[in-house]
Amino acid sequence: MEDAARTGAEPRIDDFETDLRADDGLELRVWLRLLTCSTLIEHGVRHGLHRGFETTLPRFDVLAQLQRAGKPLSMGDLSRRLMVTNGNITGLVDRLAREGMVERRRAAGDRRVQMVELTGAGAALFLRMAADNRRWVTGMMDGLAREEKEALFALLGRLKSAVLESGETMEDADEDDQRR
Amino acid sequence: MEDAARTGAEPRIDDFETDLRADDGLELRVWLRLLTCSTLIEHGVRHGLHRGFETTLPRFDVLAQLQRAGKPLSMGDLSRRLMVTNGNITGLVDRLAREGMVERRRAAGDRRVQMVELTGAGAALFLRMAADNRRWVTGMMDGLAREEKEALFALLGRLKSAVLESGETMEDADEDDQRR
DNA sequence: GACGATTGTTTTAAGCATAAAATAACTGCA
DNA sequence: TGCAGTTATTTTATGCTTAAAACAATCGTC
Repeated sequence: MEDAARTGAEPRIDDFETDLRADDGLELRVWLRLLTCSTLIEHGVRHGLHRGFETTLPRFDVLAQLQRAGKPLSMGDLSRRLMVTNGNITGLVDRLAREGMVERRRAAGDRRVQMVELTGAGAALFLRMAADNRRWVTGMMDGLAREEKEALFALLGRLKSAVLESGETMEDADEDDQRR
Repeated sequence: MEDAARTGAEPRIDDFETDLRADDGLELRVWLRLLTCSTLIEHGVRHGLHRGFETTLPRFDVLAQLQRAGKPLSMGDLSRRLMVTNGNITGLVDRLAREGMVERRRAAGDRRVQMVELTGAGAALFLRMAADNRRWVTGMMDGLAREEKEALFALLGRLKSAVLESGETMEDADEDDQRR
């Protein structure tokens, strides 16, 4: 980390979860701690991809989705799966195509649709990155017992459902929202 | 969400956690689910800040840190607390200062240091945003029982410690890394 | 008191991300 | 058929973020 100290290029990662007072609400404390954990892990992965492969997490994510799907995906598919806007995907796929990792192709039936496909090089690169990624993430969770990870996985599943459900009811409320 | 469907401005949020196969490793599954949850909640908060206050989550985070500290903070303090680079803080504080939410001031003792202070307007705005934020986050977790939230909070604390510890040992390894 | 090392901040270049508007193609139906 | 509405993607403007380099002030030590 000497470089970071000298150049200021990398944020210092100390134990600075925004420490809330007890009266700040359990939900806010969960959210802030969740954000801290996800930021910390993301830093590790991003740093590894940068140093090891000169690439970025968003690009890795696109390749991962294509690999996992095992078939070409449309721009919209990628947008939904990565939970980012359509316009964002356009730029990411542009860069990946320029690097030769993916290929775009108009869909046969529907000329609006762009299908994105992994190239051989893209698939090969992804496998190497995925192996390292797995090591990094596993390493970061080494301090947790298997039961803890399982419990965490289950609770995060519950949280995910809760958030998704709340979103659905919020959308209904939006219908009557005069501000839009 | 009709606007989103029509304009493509907002990502669709369906249940598309990148569904891993069982052999993908418990750690990776925890990480991806963590990322999904944090992305979902972040979407909600960002959306609310945009619609209700014409502002952004990073700006809210800066105000939150200043409010929580209860005293002026230096650029470096903010950078460490938000876990982002120094350069990033420069831009955020620039915009907040232009909006009149914070003021910059050279530190007395050390002329390198910029102290950032909440203005009255900034503090007032933050209180309104914080109240809404709390409602949004609490609402998103409505589906969870109190015990679940407490368990989640505790496990995330364990995860945070684990990641921080692994980071320390990784840094030691870096010292011998010939690639740098 | 000079000077190398360190620390705090800003600048730069590139990429990521959103929201909103624009474009283009498809669908359904009168 | 024609055309209103929908869907898929891109474009535009703006802001966020990083990594790296540059700058500026301080510190330690001789």
